[in-house]
Amino acid sequence: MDPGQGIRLLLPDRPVDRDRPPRPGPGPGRPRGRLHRRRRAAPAGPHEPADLRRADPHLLHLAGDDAAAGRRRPHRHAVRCRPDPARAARRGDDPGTGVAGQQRRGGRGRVDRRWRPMSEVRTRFCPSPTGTVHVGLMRTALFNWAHARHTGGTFVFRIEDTDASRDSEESYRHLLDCLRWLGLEWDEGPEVGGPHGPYRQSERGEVYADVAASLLASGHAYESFSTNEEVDARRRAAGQDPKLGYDNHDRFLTDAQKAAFRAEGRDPVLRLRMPDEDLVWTDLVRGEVRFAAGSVPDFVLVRGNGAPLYPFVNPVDDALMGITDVLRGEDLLPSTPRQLALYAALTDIGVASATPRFGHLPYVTGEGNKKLSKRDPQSNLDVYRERGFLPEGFANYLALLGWSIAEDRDIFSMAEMVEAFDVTRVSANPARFDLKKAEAINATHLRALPVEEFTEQVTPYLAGAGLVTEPPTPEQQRLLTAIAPMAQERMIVLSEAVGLLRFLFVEDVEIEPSAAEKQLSGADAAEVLDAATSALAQLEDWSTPAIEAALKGALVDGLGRKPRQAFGPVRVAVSGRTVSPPLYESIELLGRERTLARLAAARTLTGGAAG
RNA sequence: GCCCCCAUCGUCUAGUGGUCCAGGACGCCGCCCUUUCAAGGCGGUAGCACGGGUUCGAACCCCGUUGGGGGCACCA
Repeated sequence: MDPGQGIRLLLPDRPVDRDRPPRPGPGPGRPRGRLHRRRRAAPAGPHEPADLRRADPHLLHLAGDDAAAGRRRPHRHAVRCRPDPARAARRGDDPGTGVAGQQRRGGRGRVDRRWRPMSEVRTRFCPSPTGTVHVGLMRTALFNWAHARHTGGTFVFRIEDTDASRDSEESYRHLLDCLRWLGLEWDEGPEVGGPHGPYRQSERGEVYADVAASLLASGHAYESFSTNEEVDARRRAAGQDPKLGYDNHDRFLTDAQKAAFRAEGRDPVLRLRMPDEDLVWTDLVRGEVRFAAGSVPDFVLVRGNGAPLYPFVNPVDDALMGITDVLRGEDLLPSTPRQLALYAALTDIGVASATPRFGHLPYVTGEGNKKLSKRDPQSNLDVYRERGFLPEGFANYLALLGWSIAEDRDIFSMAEMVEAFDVTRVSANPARFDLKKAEAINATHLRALPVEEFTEQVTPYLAGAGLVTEPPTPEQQRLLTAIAPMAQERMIVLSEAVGLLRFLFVEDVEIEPSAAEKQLSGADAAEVLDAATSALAQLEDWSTPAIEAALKGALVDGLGRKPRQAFGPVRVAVSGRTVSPPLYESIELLGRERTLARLAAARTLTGGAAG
């Protein structure tokens, strides 16, 4: 491959005009973000030369200034993001790298981490296809997607499949399927393509080799021959904790020394030379985060055998794909200083045009406060899918894990989320995955569905249980249509339809033992069933009101039973369960024949004498 | 051990110096409605981790303590 190819890819082929919406218009599935309006409303600023795209120092915005100037949130949209060299110089920062100067003032302070529109936003989601799909991973995808959609930007999907031993084609397919299920369509990535492909790291080998070579040639990276044992020994000898890791020992090896190591048969790893300044950035969700100079050792970019490593490959791809906003899990926060340093080097050699903004999303935890383990069945998206969570309901709940749409509201659609989503308002607190709340949110979405849609969604579950054919017969469809509204408001997930509606679609119902125990065991039950039988047997008009009148007349008035005692046994006889859709309607739909047969069948299970 | 992150009801959160003896939701409890179960309606329970500062005034700003979590590979 032409060594320059990867580098050329990142230069936009059309001029960037900041005063124009980044996209021609709201295409299908691309809700019009607030940004469009915001841009139109913003006061016209001095026109910026197109070559600003080459390096936008404020992509990584450093702390404090606007807050200090007393600006309030409502003015966010009006803030223009022009580089101000004088200000940067005063501050002593190197704005392109995120490396702070020595003279930074003050303590931590409350940092301004407002998100500013500048160049077109590009977010990415870059999982590795190993095993099950974790709900926390999907939350990350959701936030990246929402941020891109809200700002009218681009959502890139990249697969990090560099570990052949753990990755599988099946997991890869499954990942795509899960994203699509949740409704997170990507603009660039596998199966849809895009100008920065390929989007699977396993297909990008030459790119990494080229970048590594030029990092080495430019002196940002160097060959390191130390073994772990040698590093360890040196740390101990110096009276230090070996856990400190690599000691930057090989930074200045002479050619003769390198040759000697090679003669021993050693293959060097490639390490990045870390800068001597503090590494600091303004996190989109946490504000300023700082790592002291010297606290992060020179890290390995490429293994001795030539295999590039994640901390290298990931930023390289982000740079080449023009990613502007990196939203990822908190677990990656400690590796951000390394990425900052790498980005500075990549910018210097022309591979990157700027350092992206970072936002570290809080953990999703399980029981206790530990991060939800991949081994925990609760973390597996599939179980929610299979139980029949609605994509919108589940996404709604996921969004609540760290974000809220408004003070007094927590039910919303994806479109509403896109409209309102603001990364800088994501909470930094870890969030416990609460199944009960997820169910409650889902139930609300389920009830809000138009009945026809509800019926459509429930059908595959009934078909899966063998209760209806797919598509349903006209008779099945008639029953379904009639019962749907009554089923809809007593379910929280779609799969519950099977248990709730089975009685309607089978000839003979199987009575649940616990239900029989509760309602059919007493002698009273026989009396109730007998009375119900004779009342219904002679009923002329088989309709809900007539059935209600007949049963009330026979059981409540006739036998003097409380409604609760009167209808319990009938319900169990008819539906097999103590919980069912409304009784009279169910009986009407069931028809006279099946109803009487079931009353008779239940009659044989009661303790009373045959009457 | 070193580094980093986090701290408001049981849980998720609102809150960005006065409008907060802290608002919403889930859960839980009670009542109403009622043919079961739900749904719906009404009401209740419960929280600013602690200590210092700054300020006329602090859930909110600063420092510290404590507690919780995470990261420290030639894994991703």
